[in-house]
Parts: sequence; structure tokens; C-alpha cells
Amino acid sequence: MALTREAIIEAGLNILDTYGLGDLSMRRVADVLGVQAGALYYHVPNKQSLLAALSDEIVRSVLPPSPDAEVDLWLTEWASGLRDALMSRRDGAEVVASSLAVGLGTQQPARQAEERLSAASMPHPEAIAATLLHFVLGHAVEEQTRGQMAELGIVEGGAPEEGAQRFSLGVKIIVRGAQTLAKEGC
Amino acid sequence: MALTREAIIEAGLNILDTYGLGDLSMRRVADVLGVQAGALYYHVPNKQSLLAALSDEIVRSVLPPSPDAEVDLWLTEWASGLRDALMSRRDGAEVVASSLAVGLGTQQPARQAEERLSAASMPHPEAIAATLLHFVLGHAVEEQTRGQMAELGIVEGGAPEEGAQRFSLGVKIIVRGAQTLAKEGC
DNA sequence: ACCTGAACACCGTTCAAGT
DNA sequence: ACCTGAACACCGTTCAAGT
Repeated sequence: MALTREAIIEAGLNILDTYGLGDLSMRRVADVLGVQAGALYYHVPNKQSLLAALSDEIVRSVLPPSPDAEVDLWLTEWASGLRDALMSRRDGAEVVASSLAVGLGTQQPARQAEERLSAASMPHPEAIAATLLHFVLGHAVEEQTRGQMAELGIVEGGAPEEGAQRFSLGVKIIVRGAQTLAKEGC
Repeated sequence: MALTREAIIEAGLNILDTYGLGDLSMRRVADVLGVQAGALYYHVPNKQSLLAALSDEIVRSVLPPSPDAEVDLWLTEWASGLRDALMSRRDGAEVVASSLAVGLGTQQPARQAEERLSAASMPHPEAIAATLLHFVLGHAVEEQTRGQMAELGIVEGGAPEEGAQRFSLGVKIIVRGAQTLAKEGC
């Protein structure tokens, strides 16, 4: 079977789910594919871009809420859809957060939200979308790492319900804030 | 001069400022101190805890706004004080963000804000403080990495004023949202 | 107690050489 | 064009041995 970029990405996602980001090395990806590490570099420029591709895959899996929904509801559903996508794979939040930080990755997670905000004639769509995105990412990273530490028994893992409530509270704060800003007329 | 935990932390901060997080290795810290890498492990359990100590140092440098200030103003000033601290050293935001993620580090960046919110009898102080913290961290990480990429000419580095405005907009959104939530009586 | 020297088990990346 | 084998220049961490 020919080595392809797609096969490399798939192997990367498998390692991510099974062993986590810490064990995701180019050599391990090559092992899974039964190939020498150097061979990967014929299909992928470097590790960072592979991680960006994995991030894109995660972000792409976010399905946008119905465009008929009112902005507030739409944003709330978008936020939880994004959260679900991040949580759907091991270390998913960290992969997306760090790929976003270095600015690689073709998928822009907040674009859908920006467009919905623009369509609703809200002021500063990019600022609102970015604020929501930063919160969702930060919260998901924290929740995901805390969960892993709880699994290892390093820290006692508070009720899972508490995390979900804190999440929806944060979203509510930001959505209400955006609302208020719009009413203030700036 | 005897090798101490303090000297190791100081050397770490120097390397961070001069060469960045990517070049901060235990071996390099040891080199700077004129010592073998293994010697560090007598004073510091591992690299992660050294990074947590650096994070603590950065967080500790945040000075709390005057307690006389009204909550809204206080939160706004706290957010920009935290941002300044994160931006004050190379990769500062990423160091704090990742140490916070893994849950090491004795300094809890959001504690001051939680206390101020409690003192003002605002509802859900932890949720509000966490939301603000996640935004400040996310924004600072993005701004800092984008700045470094601009230095390297990889990406054109939009106006620095735009970043500052987006920051204060995000803070405003969250502060207004917290206000609104409080008025709604929940 | 504190540090050296050397090792162990890894990394990401490059590149001549083969097919 | 695509992959192997082997190397380069690193890592974090451990640990016997020295002082």
C-alpha cells in the first residue's frame, strides 16, 4: 500500500486517540505505517504541519447549527459543538489550541461564528467570535488535562457535571456580553 | 557558587527571555550554570516542575488593582495587568498557559479576581474569573506567537493597535456579560 | 549532600544510496 | 518518484562513582 499524506494523517489520529499527544512522534507514525521515519518527509514537510493537519481534521468535524436559530442560541450551540469536537479525541483541545497558536492549519475555527454574527449585524463579529473561541479552547484544554490527571489518580476529578455547568456559564457570560455591547450601540 | 533551586529558576528565565521556550532545555540550563545536566535533578524533580516555577514567577508579578476600584474597573485593570505580565517575557503566555493546563504551579492566576468578585457579591465568581482568565491567556498566546512569526517575516504583523483594541473589546464583553448575569439575578 | 561522567532510550530532520 | 539506512545533533532522566 502506497504511503500517502492521508494515510499519515490517519495514523496520526490513531496514535493520538490511543496514546495521546505525548507519544505522537514521527518515528511512531512511521512504525505504525511500517515505514522508515524519513519516508514521511516525502509527503509532509515536518511534524508541526502534521499536527496542523490533525487539528484541521478535528475542526472540520464541527457542524454548524441551523442558520435559522437566533444568534444567541446559535452561538451557544456552536460553542458546545466545538467543545464536543475538541473533546472527541484525546488531547484534541491541545492539538487545536497549539496549531492555532502557531498559525498553521487552514481551518479557521471561528469563521462560522464570525459569519453568523455578521449576518445578524452584530458589532465586532471577529472580537466576539475570538473571545468565545478562546474561552472554549481554554476550557476544553483544562477539562481534558484535568480528566487525564484524574485517570492517573494525581488529582481527584471533581464532578463531571460541574465542568459542564461552568462551561455553559462561561458561554452565557460571553453571549450576554455581546448582546449588551450591541445594545449599547458599539 | 552553590547550585540552588533559585539559581536554576533564574537561569531558566534568562534562557526564556533570550532564546525562547523552544530552546529551553535542561541541558542548556545546566550549561549556563556551568554544571552537568544531571546535577539539576538534585534541586528540581523534572523539567515540567521547572516550567511551573517559571510560570509562578510570571504570575506572581501581576500586581492587583486597588481594592477601592469598582468591580468592573477592577476586573478590566486586572486583565490588562495579567496581560502585561504574560507579555513581559518571551513566550510568557505559553509558559503560564501550559503549566496551568497540566495543573502544576502553586500560583493560581485567577484567585485575586475570584476574591474581588466574591467581595462584590457577584454570582459565580469562579466562572467569571475563569472565563476572563481563559480569554486573557488565549489572546496573549495568540498575540505573542503572531508577533514572533511577524519578526521572522513568516506572516505580516498587522497593526499592534488592533491587537490592543481586540483585547479590551474581549474584556469588555466578558465584564458586561458578568454584569448582566448579576442583574438577571443568577 | 552534592556533583560528574556516562549511559539509556528516545527525539526531528537530512540525505546519499538504492529501486 | 519514492523509500531505506544511516547519520547528525540533539533531548529528559537515571545512576554508579567520586568528593
